[in-house]
Amino acid sequence: MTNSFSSTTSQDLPWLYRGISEIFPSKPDSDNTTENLALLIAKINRPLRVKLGIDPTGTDIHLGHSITFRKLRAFQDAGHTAILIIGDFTARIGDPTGKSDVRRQLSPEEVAQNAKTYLEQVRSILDFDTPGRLEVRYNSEWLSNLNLEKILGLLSTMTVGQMLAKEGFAERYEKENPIYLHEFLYPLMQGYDSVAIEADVELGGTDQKFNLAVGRDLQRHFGQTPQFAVLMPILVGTDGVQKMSKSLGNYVGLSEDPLTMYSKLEKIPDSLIKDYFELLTDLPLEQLPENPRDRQKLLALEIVTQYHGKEAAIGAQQASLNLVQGKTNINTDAVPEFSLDGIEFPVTLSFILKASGLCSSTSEARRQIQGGAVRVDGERISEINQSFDSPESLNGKVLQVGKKNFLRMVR
RNA sequence: GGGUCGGUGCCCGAGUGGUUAAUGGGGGCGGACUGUAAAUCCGCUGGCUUACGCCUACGCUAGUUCAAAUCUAGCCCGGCCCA
Repeated sequence: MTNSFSSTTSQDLPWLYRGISEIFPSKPDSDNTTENLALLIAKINRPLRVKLGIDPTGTDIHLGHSITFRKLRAFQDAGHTAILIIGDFTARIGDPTGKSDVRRQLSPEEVAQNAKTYLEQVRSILDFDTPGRLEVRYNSEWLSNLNLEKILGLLSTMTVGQMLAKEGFAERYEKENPIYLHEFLYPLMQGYDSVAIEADVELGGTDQKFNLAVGRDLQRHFGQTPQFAVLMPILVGTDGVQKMSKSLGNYVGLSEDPLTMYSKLEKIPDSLIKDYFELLTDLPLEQLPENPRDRQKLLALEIVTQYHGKEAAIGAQQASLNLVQGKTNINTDAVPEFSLDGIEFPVTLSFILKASGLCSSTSEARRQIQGGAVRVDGERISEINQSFDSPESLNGKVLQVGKKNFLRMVR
């Protein structure tokens, strides 16, 4: 085709190029559809098969994961087929990417349960309804049937040197940490997924580059046209430093209640907010508010709206405002509730704090009280042995620890 | 398989028989301040249905001792070197 055609493609496909980190192979001037994704999209007369794999290793999906899901949705909206691969088999080995330790191996039951909750959570991002836009596949379908002969075939496509070049392995090897042989199999299995479903494109975080590249190698090995890899940036967590992850506690989970979500998002560090808008919303980046505080609020409102709807988002915003200002008349539904039903009265405040999950132990609860962190309906409690005689005295009141943890006690 | 070094609380890392939940740093949480941010300062950072009391802790187990994270033996796990 002509050069003019391919040089305009990046403007023609804003849905593809927004917020991405890298596409490879990438030769924007090439007229070969195997090395120019924009051209392939323009010329092909069938839906592309766009792969995204997730390993159901935990239970919560957070905004960091949502980035690739959102890109997958963009492909769906452009008419392509999303192939969502649930790594029920690979989850049991554990992706060594970015890990400094071996992963614990999960039982089949855990994996099945996690997979179920994952699907529920991505329901709000992906198009589950339009026919032909989504395939959900479990990789045990093909991986559990590989015999040793086939496994040897996969293994023989890569050298130890190539494996050790992978960042996670290189680092661990450097630090003299253990690397187990079964971990070497992980990239090959993920790559084989691409072969099994005949992927045209695979999405992943930048940390997945190696694994996606292995997929290309294996597809070529099996006589298929190698997939394109679309890499998305890794989202920095709410601490503004490390990547968002549940274990670091700097995450915003998709299934969190509106108020919790809002409270976390409205304090995103200034340095991060632009990335958050780019990666997590569709808002035009040129039109963001000047005032940093307004930007934070808009971001929080927008994202909560995506997952809980406009009304809940506005409610969360209002509730957050009230709580911070110490107002006692909180009438929104946005504050999570805690039932006093199972509590025997009289009861100490520290016990309620533990029972409600606001504190992880009664000892911690006592410390928090001593540290002045605990409020009931905005009023600070500093008496360690504060206790309550009946549920009536607490019903409807808001219990708060610190600035961002609160819930309403109900009978 | 052999040799050697090592396994301490969320992480790193002191500590080598006896005031002790175990120096210090990081991280986390809380308070003040602020833009509910950042920076800074201060406090907390095993658990216990209710605490000048009890329990659990330094890879595991069994010992020595009035007394062990610290000594002994066996075991488990990891790194490196050799095979």
